[in-house]
Amino acid sequence: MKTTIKDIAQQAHVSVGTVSKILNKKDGHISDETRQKVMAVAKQLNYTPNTLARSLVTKQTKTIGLILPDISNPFFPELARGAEDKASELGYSIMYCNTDDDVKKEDKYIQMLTEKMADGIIITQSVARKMTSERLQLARTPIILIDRDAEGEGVGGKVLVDNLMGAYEAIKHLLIKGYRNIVFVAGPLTSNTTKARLEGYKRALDEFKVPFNKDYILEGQYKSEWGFKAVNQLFEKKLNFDAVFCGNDVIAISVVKALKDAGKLIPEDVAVIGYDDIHMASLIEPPLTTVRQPIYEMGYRAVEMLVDIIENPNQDIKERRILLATKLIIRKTT
Amino acid sequence: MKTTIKDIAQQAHVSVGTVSKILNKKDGHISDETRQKVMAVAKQLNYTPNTLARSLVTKQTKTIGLILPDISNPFFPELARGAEDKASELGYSIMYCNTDDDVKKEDKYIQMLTEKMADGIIITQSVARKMTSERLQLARTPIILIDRDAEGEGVGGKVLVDNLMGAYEAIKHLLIKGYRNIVFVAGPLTSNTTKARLEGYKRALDEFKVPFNKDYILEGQYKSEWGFKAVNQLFEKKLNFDAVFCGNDVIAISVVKALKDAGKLIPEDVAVIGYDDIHMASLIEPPLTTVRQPIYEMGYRAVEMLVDIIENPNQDIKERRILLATKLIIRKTT
DNA sequence: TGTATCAAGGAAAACGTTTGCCCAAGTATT
DNA sequence: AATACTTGGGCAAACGTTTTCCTTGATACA
Repeated sequence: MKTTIKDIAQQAHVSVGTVSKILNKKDGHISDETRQKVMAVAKQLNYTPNTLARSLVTKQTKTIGLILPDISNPFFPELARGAEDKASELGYSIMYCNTDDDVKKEDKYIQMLTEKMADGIIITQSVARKMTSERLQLARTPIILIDRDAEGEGVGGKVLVDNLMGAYEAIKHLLIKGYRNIVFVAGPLTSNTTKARLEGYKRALDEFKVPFNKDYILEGQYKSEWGFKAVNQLFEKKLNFDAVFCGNDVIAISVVKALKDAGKLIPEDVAVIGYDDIHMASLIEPPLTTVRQPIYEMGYRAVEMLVDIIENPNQDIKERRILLATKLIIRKTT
Repeated sequence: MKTTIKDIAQQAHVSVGTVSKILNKKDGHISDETRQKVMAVAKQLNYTPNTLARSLVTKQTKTIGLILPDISNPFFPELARGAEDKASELGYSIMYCNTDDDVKKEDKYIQMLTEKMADGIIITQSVARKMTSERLQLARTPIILIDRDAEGEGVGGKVLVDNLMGAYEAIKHLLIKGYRNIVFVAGPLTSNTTKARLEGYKRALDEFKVPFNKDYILEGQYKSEWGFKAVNQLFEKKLNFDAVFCGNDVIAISVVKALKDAGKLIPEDVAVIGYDDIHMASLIEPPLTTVRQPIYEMGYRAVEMLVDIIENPNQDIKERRILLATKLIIRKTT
C-alpha cells in the first residue's frame, strides 16, 4: 500500500490536519519539534501525496489538455514541446490528444478532458467552426485557440500567427524576383489560416497589378501526399506556372521532389516557397525558401496565457489575442 | 457549478447510490422506470462524471505516462502516435513528458506521474541505468521500457527492436555492394541500442573477413548537428572511407547533405545508410537507404502490454519482452 | 485577579464517487 | 401458513486530502 497522510499522522502521534499543514508549509502555528518529527516520518515512509484527493478538494488538477490534429506532422511536435516546457516550468502537466482533424474526436477529447478535470485546454481546431456555447458548456474550462483562428464567444484567448502578412511577404518576394504565374498549393479553404494566406496572396498580386486567376489556387490537405498530387494536377491541367507557394514545408518538400522528378530545374524553371520552416527545410536540395513560423513560441505562449487565465480568473480583460509575426527565410528555391 | 451525482439524485428523488449504479450500468436491480427517469435528469442537467472522485475510490485513473527524450525528434512523434492510438482505443489517456535525456527530469516525471496516480508508465530511458528498487519504490506502478533496453528487476516489460540484426543486415548489404571502409556514425555508446548495433556491425565485418578498425566508430548524439560534425571529423582525420552507417535518419540526412556539400557523389564516392525510415528519408536526394524500424508499432504494442499488466495484475509471467524486427529499405544512397 | 491574546494542534466537514450491506415488500415454494 | 427467494433501492463507509473552526493552556496586560 502507498503510504498516506494518515500513516504519517499515526506514527508521528499528531492529527492528519497537522500533517497536511506541515507538508504544505502552512505551518505558522506548528512547533519546530513537531514539524521536524513529521517531516522525518514522511521521509522515512517515503510519502508521496495523492494528487487526486488533493484536487478533489482544491478544485484544480494542474493539468492542461493539448488537442492537436496529428503529432506526427512535424509542425506539431515543436508546438507541443514549447507547450510542455512552459507547462513544466509552471508546475503543470500536459495531456495530449490527436484528432486527425476529426470533429468527433475533438469533441470526445474535450469531453474526456473535462471529466478528468483538466484546468484548461489548448486546441488547434480542425475546422473553423464556432465554439458554440453548447460545446463550452461541455467544457466548463478555459480554452485557448492556437494556430487556427475561429469565431466564438467564450473562448479564453487565441495565439495566432499573422498568416496574411506571412503569405503577402512570400508572394511579394516572388514577384520582385520576377515570377508572375504563382500557384498556391493550399490547405483546406475551410480553415481561417488558409483564408488569411489567400488574402495575403491576393494583396501582393494587387500591389503588383498582376491579375488574380483562381485556377492557380489548389485546395488540399496539409500532408506530404498532397504535394505530389498537386503537381500532378498542375501538369494535367497544362497550367503555365513559374512558382509554387505551398501551405507548409511538408507539402513544399514533396512539391520540390515531384518537380525535380519531372525534370524541372529549381529555381530556374520554377520557384518553390514553403511555410513553417521545419528543420528539414534547410536540408533538402536545394534548401527551401520558406516563411518561418515561431512554432515553439506559440506553444509556449499559449500555455503562459492559459495558466494566467486559470490562476487569475477574474481579470477584466475583454479579449486575449497574441498575433506572432512570421519571417521570410530566403534560401535557394527562389 | 458542475452538476454532480447528488444533483441528479435530488431531482430524480432517488439516492446517490442508485444514480451511480444506473450510470455505471450496474443496474441489475433497478426498475426500468427509475432508470429512465435518472437518465433523463442526467441528460437534462448535462452531467459529466468527475473522474477524480471516481479514481479515488476505484484506484485507477485510466491514465498512462509516456516519458520520452524529445518529442521534436521525428522518431518519437510516431511512437507517441502509436501509443496514443492504442491507448485511446482501450479507454486510456496519455500524459506526456520530455526529458531531453536528462536523468533528473526522468526522475521528476516519474515522481509526478506517481503523484497523479498514473496506472502505468512507458519510458525511453536516457541511459541504460538499472531500474533500481529505490526508483520503483517511488513509482509503485508498472513500467514498460521501450526502444532502449536496460537491466533491472521489477520492470514490467520491454518492447524493443532487434538492433543487432538491423545493423548486421545494413552492413552486410554494404559489404555485398563492395564497400569496405565503413564508418559508423553512432549515438551514445552508453546506450544498449548503440551497443547492439555495434555488435551487428562487427558480426557482419567478421563474416566478410574485414578487419575491425575502431577509428571508424564515431560516438555522438542522435541529433542532426552530429551528422555535420561527424563528417567534419572524418575529413579532418583524413580517414579513407567509402560508406557511412548512421545511428538514425536525422543524422544520415545531414551526413548526406554535408557530403554533397563537400563535393562527394552519393553513392558513387560514398554510400550512406540510415536508421528508422522516417518519412523524410524517401524525400531527400538521393532517397535514403535505411533500416526501417516499426516505430508506430512499438508505441502501440507498449501500450497494449502495459494495459494488459494493469488490468490483469496477477498473471504468472516471468518476463514480458517483445522484440520487433527491422527491415532494410534499399533506395539510392548505396 | 481577571481578562485578553496567542501559540499549538485537534476535530470534523467537505470534495464526488463507488460499493457492500441492509431492508422492505412482493412472489414463489413447501 | 410458514419459509425462502427476488426485486428495488436506500444507507453509509470509504478513498486521501484540505481547511475552517475549536479547544486548551500559557502568557501578557491592566
